[in-house]
Amino acid sequence: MSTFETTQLPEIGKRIRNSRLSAGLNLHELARLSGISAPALSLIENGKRDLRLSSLFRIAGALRVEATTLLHAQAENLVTPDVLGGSGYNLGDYQ
Amino acid sequence: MSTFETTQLPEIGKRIRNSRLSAGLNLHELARLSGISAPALSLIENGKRDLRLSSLFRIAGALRVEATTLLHAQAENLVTPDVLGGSGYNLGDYQ
DNA sequence: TACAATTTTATCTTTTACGATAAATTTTCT
DNA sequence: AGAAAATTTATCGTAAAAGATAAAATTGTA
Repeated sequence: MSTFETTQLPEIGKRIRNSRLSAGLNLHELARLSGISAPALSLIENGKRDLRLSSLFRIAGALRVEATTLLHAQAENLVTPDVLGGSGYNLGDYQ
Repeated sequence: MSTFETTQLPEIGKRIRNSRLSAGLNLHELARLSGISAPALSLIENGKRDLRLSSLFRIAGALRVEATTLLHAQAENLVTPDVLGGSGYNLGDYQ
């Protein structure tokens, strides 16, 4: 089995989860912001689902982080939602 | 239409193409190294096809570059095949 | 311990990436 | 220009991502 599905995908999933939690969002809220369903996000965060590059960018955009920061370990959570004023999120972005 | 499909995908495609060309590989050879068919690679390089994260990593691995360097503009082609001795590639990696 | 909120898992459907093959087009080289 | 090589495009079949929904499991809280 490739190291991608056994190692990299789970690691990427953890970074997405960390970013989401530090943004103070639950799966349902990230789903609305990214346009990706909560069940799909759950699978992705747990490294159980491969994802399209477009999905990675939509998730990164919703979390306001660079897509590349979700791919490799480095300084994460540079900005917390509180610093942005209010929640900083408009949950009406999608639908 | 999202900036991803109109801008980012084509840019990523160009970086893949640049990396492939500077590695001295044609589509058929990259196809064998990455396990992704030449027609699919053609679509990807021309920004006409979204791709899975696993595919990005397979392409990056075949080209011996970091996946993140294919996502954003930065120093590319740090190593040329010639420096690696011979072509540096074993085209029998896949099939 | 009950209740609520969140997350996970399952099932089904739709969409789409990808392989294989072949044909058409473009590029390269003699 | 003509031939060969490389790339692009098209078609078809398969596999897998993703949506929707509901149910199960987990976590958090009164």
